Amino acid sequence: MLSERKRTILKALISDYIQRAEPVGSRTLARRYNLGISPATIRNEMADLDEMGYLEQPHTSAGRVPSYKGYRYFVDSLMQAEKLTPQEEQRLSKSLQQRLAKIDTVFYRASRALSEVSHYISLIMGPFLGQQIFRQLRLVPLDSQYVMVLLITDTGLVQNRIVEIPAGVSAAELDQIARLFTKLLAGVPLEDLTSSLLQELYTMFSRRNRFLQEFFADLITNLAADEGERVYLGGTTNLLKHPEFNDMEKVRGLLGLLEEREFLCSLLADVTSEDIEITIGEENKYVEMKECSIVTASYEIGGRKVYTIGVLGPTRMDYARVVSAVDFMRKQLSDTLREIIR
Amino acid sequence: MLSERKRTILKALISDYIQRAEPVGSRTLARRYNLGISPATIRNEMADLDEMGYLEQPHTSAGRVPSYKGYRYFVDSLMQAEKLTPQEEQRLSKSLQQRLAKIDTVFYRASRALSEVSHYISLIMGPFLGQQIFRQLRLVPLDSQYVMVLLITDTGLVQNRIVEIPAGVSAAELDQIARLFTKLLAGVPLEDLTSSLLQELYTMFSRRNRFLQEFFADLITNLAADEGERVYLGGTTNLLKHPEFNDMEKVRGLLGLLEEREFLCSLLADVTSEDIEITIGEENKYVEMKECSIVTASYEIGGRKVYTIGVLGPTRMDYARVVSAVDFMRKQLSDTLREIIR
DNA sequence: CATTAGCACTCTCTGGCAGAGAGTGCTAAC
DNA sequence: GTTAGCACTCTCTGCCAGAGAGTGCTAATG
Repeated sequence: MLSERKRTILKALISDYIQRAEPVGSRTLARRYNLGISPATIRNEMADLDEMGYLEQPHTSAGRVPSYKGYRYFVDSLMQAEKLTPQEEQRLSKSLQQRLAKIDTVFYRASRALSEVSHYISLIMGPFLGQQIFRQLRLVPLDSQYVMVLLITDTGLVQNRIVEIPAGVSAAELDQIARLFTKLLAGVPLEDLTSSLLQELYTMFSRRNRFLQEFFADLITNLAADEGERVYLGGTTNLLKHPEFNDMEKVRGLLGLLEEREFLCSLLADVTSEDIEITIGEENKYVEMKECSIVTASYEIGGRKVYTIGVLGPTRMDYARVVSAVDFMRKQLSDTLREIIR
Repeated sequence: MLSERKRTILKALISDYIQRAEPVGSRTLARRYNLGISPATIRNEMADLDEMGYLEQPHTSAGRVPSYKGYRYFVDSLMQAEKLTPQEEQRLSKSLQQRLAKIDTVFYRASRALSEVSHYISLIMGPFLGQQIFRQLRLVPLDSQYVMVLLITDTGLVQNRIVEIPAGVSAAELDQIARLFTKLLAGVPLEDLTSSLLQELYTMFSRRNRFLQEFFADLITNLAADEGERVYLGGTTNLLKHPEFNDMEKVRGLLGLLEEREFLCSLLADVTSEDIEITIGEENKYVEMKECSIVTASYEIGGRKVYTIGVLGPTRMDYARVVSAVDFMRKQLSDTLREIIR
């Protein structure tokens, strides 16, 4: 419902502001972009856009700055994604190329690369331990005294721990115990392994075979703790590059939040769409994020969220580039993880 | 060789500066501490200390500020460690209490707690993968297609990976291969697993049994990468609380460095003493750290460094408290890890 | 002879003020 | 409908004066 001319002006203004971080005036706009109309005309249009809520004035005699509504409109119907350069794409895919055992490492590198390419802060949330599905329990004797307990899930993830073998338990018995657990628990999501369920299981064993109790107790603690331990963060210092964060107070507030893993989780937890979602300024749940935007996408296999990635920056973020980066990374990660997770 | 009075003045001045972060004048010193002498006398003494290099003047008519030499003297022979409160000690030990499977988690929590208690930045470097000693290789078949490769070291650490079983290799054969590897490599530190050594081993196998090649190649890559992946960092935002870091440029420089894992490693790599070491300002290798100090301690078992912990803050750091915190944490961590690592 | 009071001097910091610069809204002309 | 012109507003910068804090030096003191 905006006239074509208003759209052109709005687009030019926002692009300019994203680039230079300074309020844009009518004169500047006329000079820098070949709009074919005079500053005075632009002024009139800008006054309209201001009244409609797309633009704001920091003070009476400054240029205009996009409002939240302005950004929203820009993102939804003005902007077109800006392709990454081949070098940038390479930087992103290269970060995933090393096939490493630890999935942690994959995410860590990915997040680093994403922050470097986007020039903002990157967030990656890996799969939640509790959503993994129990597949096998293995007891691998190390020597006569100790046995290694292995818990293998559908994604190949292993929970391992060395445990003392109770006196008089033979290798055959260990094997039997492992088989029993495997049989009983196969297919159960780890988050369903409550202590009451385990208690039931234990009643099936003779007293001396309860040495796994501690292992499972730990596992449950792990599950509870895990919620906060699977977020990878990269490029925090990128925040400091932008003039809107020249204020120490703001920086401290935001960086402080970013140290809280629970906060990071809650930022990404809601994202479920595989499409790219953009949350701008006021749309955020947190006051401290009022001047930030976040671009996210997530990925699921069989109803279980495998990962969510996001890029966080000031509202004055280069959405066109960031969207491309997130999109590219999303695809790359999916391909990589499809191989690692079976 | 400093007179008792000079020592008293120096101590009072540095303590005051550490607390308030502002140049201390003779009047202030006389007023705040009951030294029993007049400002004029203090002025004379301060002039001496200035000339001797223990104090500095930001400008002609400001109070004095400790120089690097002043801090050094303070730390070595004036300061006495300030006991932590029971609450603080509890906070530290509690962070280690949860016996969790992943050693990662232990370090992560420890570093968080240490930064909270110290109010500065904490660094913890965990054990280096390459120093672990090969103990066993295990091949645990998951189903007819895949086998889980387990590498167990002396500290119980496991490198695991799911690998496809080459067609026609029986379970018995897998077992045989695992035994052979175990026999040949037992006792070898992982860092000695070079590709040439492995090449030699491979020649002993028939062609179809080389499916472990990829696993070891990954392991070697991991080893190389690991150097940088075992540093845990906590409390970065604490940096921003201190007035010496009101300058954005400084903050960006330092936070940028702290994002580089190689940098963090190099900070801690040299520390070998189990005693507490204090590195002050200029003593640091890095220019960016000229205004920072770091308090470190490390811990070894059988000649292998198990961990190094450190607290990093401005030169105007509350050394008395930090030393206590590092000392306490060092002991706690040793106790905890002695249990986990066998 | 060490200590101290007094004093002139130095340097920073703060607030007020003027002028430059950038941008606006309004009006009148095209 | 578009544009040129103009008065007006607001910020930013640099400058200056006065306050405040601290120093070094000198001379008096116990």
